[in-house]
Amino acid sequence: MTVMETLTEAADNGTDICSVPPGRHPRPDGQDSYTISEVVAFTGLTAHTLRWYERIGLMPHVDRSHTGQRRYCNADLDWLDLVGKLRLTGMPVADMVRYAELVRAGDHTYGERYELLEATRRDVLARIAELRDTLAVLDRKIDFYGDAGRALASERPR
Amino acid sequence: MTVMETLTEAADNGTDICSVPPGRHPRPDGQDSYTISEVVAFTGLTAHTLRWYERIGLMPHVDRSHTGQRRYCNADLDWLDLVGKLRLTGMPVADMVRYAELVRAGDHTYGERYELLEATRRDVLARIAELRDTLAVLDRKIDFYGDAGRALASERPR
DNA sequence: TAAAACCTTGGAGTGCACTCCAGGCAAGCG
DNA sequence: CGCTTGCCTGGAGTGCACTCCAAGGTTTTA
Repeated sequence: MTVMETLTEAADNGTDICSVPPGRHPRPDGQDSYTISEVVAFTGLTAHTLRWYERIGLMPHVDRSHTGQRRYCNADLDWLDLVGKLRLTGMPVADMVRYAELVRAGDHTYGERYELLEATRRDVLARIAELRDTLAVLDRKIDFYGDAGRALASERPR
Repeated sequence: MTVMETLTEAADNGTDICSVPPGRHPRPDGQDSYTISEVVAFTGLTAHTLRWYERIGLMPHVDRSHTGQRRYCNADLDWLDLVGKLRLTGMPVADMVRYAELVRAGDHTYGERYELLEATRRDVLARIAELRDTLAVLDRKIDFYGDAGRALASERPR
């Protein structure tokens, strides 16, 4: 059975294709070995990106089959989950690589990892606050267009 | 007095240089005409970026002095505020240009503007939710490194 | 067993959002 | 008056995060 068919089947069996965002982790198996295209299906990343992550040191060296094809394990998927989360905080890839290096380096880097995560946490809190601010602005504008939609706009571009 | 001096003075007079994020809007005057470098000081954008925004149609055509230098008005600054907010939602510049075009086009685009803002609002809400999710993950990891900091890590990169 | 689908590599290309440069005009201070 | 500082333009360059390509080996399905 091809990956294509596996995916199609999974989608068809579900009651609602959209119940899970397109191309995100169902991670179905009780197994611990996945081809790159399965990982693509679970993570929503492209195979290109997965190989690129490996090249730049954002992924540990992934296991290979006897013919050299990548075989990802569940721990790899967990790591990619974390990377995905960090990515959408806006953390630069270089910083994530830094973190990966710390993890690789061993237990004596606990302190540094803690610092890095704490700093990231602060960034996330700050970004949430910014977004809330923006939300308030949007709500005001939306009200304006919704309710008083007929009054003349006072926005800049003439 | 040069802009440099104005800025230095403003910073020196305040009790804490960091009380306002570096390079953000105090917008001091009761005036309505600012040079590009003043706008740089208020918005934190570079002059390059301000000119670029104009080139790509993200700014309306800004007034000019009799010698051709840009003179921004308060409405321009308001617009830049909005752009700044939209920018940090991750909205692509092209979409902001689209919105600017709608505003320029006149009142009959109210509906479209409303749609665009509503869609953006939904995006912002979704992004806040994502960030909260990420925050939870970070908190778990931070706890791990903070409290049980001595247990062996189970993270991927070996 | 043959075709179709999948995987491999290094390196080049893309799109976005700036960012900088050269060369020159303008304005204000001493 | 000259010097420093600021501003102008078009176009080229940068950095990031992918994204794609060519050329070939592997695995799965019919």
